[in-house]
Amino acid sequence: MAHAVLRTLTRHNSHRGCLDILEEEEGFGCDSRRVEAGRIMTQRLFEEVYNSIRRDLMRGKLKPGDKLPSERDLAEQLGVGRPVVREALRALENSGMLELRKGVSGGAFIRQGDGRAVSRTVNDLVFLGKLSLDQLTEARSYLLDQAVRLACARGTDADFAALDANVERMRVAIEAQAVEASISEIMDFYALLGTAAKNDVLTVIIGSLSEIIAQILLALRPEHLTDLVAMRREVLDKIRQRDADAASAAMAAHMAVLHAYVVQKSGNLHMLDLEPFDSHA
Amino acid sequence: MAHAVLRTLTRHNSHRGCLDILEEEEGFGCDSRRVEAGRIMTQRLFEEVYNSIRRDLMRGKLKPGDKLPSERDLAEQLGVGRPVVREALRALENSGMLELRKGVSGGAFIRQGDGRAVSRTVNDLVFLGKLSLDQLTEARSYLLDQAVRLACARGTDADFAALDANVERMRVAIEAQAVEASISEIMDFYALLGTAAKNDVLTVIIGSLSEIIAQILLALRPEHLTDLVAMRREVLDKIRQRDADAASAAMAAHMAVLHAYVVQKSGNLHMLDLEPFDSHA
DNA sequence: CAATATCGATTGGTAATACCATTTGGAAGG
DNA sequence: CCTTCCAAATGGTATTACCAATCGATATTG
Repeated sequence: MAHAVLRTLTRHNSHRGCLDILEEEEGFGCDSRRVEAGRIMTQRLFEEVYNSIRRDLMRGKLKPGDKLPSERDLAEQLGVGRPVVREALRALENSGMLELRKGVSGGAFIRQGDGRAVSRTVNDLVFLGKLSLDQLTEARSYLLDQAVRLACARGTDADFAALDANVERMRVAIEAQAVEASISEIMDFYALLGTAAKNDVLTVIIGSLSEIIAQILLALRPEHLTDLVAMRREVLDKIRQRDADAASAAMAAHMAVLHAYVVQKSGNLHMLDLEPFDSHA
Repeated sequence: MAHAVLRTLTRHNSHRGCLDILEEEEGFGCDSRRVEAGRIMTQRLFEEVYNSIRRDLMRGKLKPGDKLPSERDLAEQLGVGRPVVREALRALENSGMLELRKGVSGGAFIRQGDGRAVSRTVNDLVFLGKLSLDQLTEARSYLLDQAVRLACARGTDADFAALDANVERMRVAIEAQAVEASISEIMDFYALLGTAAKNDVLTVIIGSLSEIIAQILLALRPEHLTDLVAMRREVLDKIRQRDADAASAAMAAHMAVLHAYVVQKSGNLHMLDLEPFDSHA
């Protein structure tokens, strides 16, 4: 009983196999052609599978950690070919909703989505030239300003301690000339700021924009990151005092320096070589 | 003839310049089996194709409107199977970078990415429960506040005229009881606001968040939208006077009403049935 | 007996192939 | 010249086969 894990997964027969992942919604292209001329046929088969699983996810029928049947089983149950199932699963994986694992007791597992898919998409827009770096940094400044103010209002001591620790790690990494580690900590700072602000939406968006800055920094291999430590300590200090205006000003100063550096140094983004498709590692 | 490709049997990082679309640089020597215990075999074949095309896009080698070779040609040029090429193209389409068209003179065309992919991803996060509606509306309020202030500072008469026209269309649609049209205009308002603010990043983000609100509104089929017209006229009026604080306050009041309605009425999102996968129509 | 090594079954990953559906352009016919 | 229709090209789907990776169970060995 390999996948008893998955709930019900009812299949009703083999021929009309129109079936669904969990209940009967009138099935897919059982007979391959959309019934008569009703529909526009623009819907591709794998999209129906995609939407079906996605719908079940949204309705809570599938929870993070659950495992879907194997591709072969799904294909048989749905009455479609395995490539169709594959493409649907791939699209879902691409959206960060599924994780595909090989091997026995592998399969498609429901993920609890995080912001990485958003990051990648925003990333695409920037590097495809649809969004300019100027506007990105500007928007990022506004968002961080808001996050700082919220952190002043809502941050807890635990949040501040986490930020302290992060700044300290950053200092060590910078002193050790560990560029990758430094930038990693730099990014964590923003995430922790979002946490202190108690707004995950803000956190995700800030994370998406910051990741782009991080990639650029990584490609630039900057030397003088030391002043960042002082700046952040000042911001953190103001936040701890719950002085929103002062904290905002300090953060703005910080952003002015950082963004000016990034925008100036990375004249043309085409020079940068990045590694996309993080595979949700 | 499939495996006739040369094999640089790379050690782990030589798969850099492996390929160049359209420039006959055959095969990913990148053997799928990363040598020995080196671990981390994470990179799947189609991801290399994906990244390769993506890189060419970012470097400007491929411009919007360009057409890639057919799947069959690509498969042959790259020395991989057609399914691999397919999955890569699919992923790119999913990211909004490609458009696949059937028929002769069809193929894979480079798209100029827009914010829809971002919207869908954010959408997923919300409806999968990772992001709460409360936080979404809060973040949206902040962003719109910023947009309003920027519009006060940078908006042109043309921008304001467009906003005027939008409000008027919205009024007509609401009076005609055309719910879909009303909501469509409601959303356009935010996009136009972003345009007036002269920051595309802000526009994309606001659009993503607003689209979720729009979907909820669509599912709720609200009745009394009439007060929206008055509220927006007020906001617009303040913006035109370049009075940022007043415009911000008016917008905040507007958001308070709208968001309270949405949050209250849509107790559990699971009731809502939405249509995902817009297929970038 | 316990720790280790090996094998095999399951599952995703890739490949090759065939055929269908759709679209478009050009040829044939009016 | 216009219309109609067919055929080639292309994406979409299905089928099949095999490879690769993983993990559990069994066998082996200390």
